[in-house]
Amino acid sequence: MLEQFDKAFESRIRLQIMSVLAANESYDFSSLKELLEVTDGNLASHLKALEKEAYIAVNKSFVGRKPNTRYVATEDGIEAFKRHLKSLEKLIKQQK
Amino acid sequence: MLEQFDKAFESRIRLQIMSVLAANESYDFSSLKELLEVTDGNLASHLKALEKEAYIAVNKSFVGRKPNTRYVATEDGIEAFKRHLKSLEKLIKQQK
DNA sequence: AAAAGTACTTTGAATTACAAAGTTATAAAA
DNA sequence: TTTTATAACTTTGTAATTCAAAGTACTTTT
Repeated sequence: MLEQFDKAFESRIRLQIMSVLAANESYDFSSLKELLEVTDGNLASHLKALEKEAYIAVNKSFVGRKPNTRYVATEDGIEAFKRHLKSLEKLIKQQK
Repeated sequence: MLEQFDKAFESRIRLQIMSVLAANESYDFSSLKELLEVTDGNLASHLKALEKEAYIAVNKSFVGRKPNTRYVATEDGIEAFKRHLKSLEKLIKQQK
């Protein structure tokens, strides 16, 4: 029982953020906010936590003249996320 | 993205406790403590959290003359746990 | 009688989560 | 041109969570 769960993903919101970024390769702040139904402050802090681990990176630009902040998962992030899911999968399989 | 993750399982330790109890139908305090490598105080509090949700139940008895506290997952607990794992599985499958 | 084991509870500190409000910068509307 | 709106935060403050460490009660072994 020495699964290596990643503390950074022990949160529904961060788990979902990574899930979205692993599947979409880039997603912007507003869309993420709508998708996850969280306040902007809350989302920002979870994003920052993942950024601190270097699991995601930020890309700021302008679309038209509006600021647009896009997030992408880093390679490290994808790897860590997959490792975490593997652990979860293993735990799930033990149930069957 | 309206997965219904269960807050009670958003913790590596509680996730593992439920995993053990779903697979073993009963497990005692000391063995659980060794398996999960946690302090007894910490384990007790996680167990209590699961008990509060009625996801596990306690069974105190004596083995020889030694007190033996066994934990079992309740039906509700198993159900909630399975639901949670389904959500996780769904999230994992989205990745593939 | 002293030491050790079981299963806790209590205490306290540190971290985390979250909502709400405030901030900065640009942009569209009146 | 003053107001209003939007994006993406940051700050503030509170509440909840986590955990180790110490303490407790009871029993058993030495």
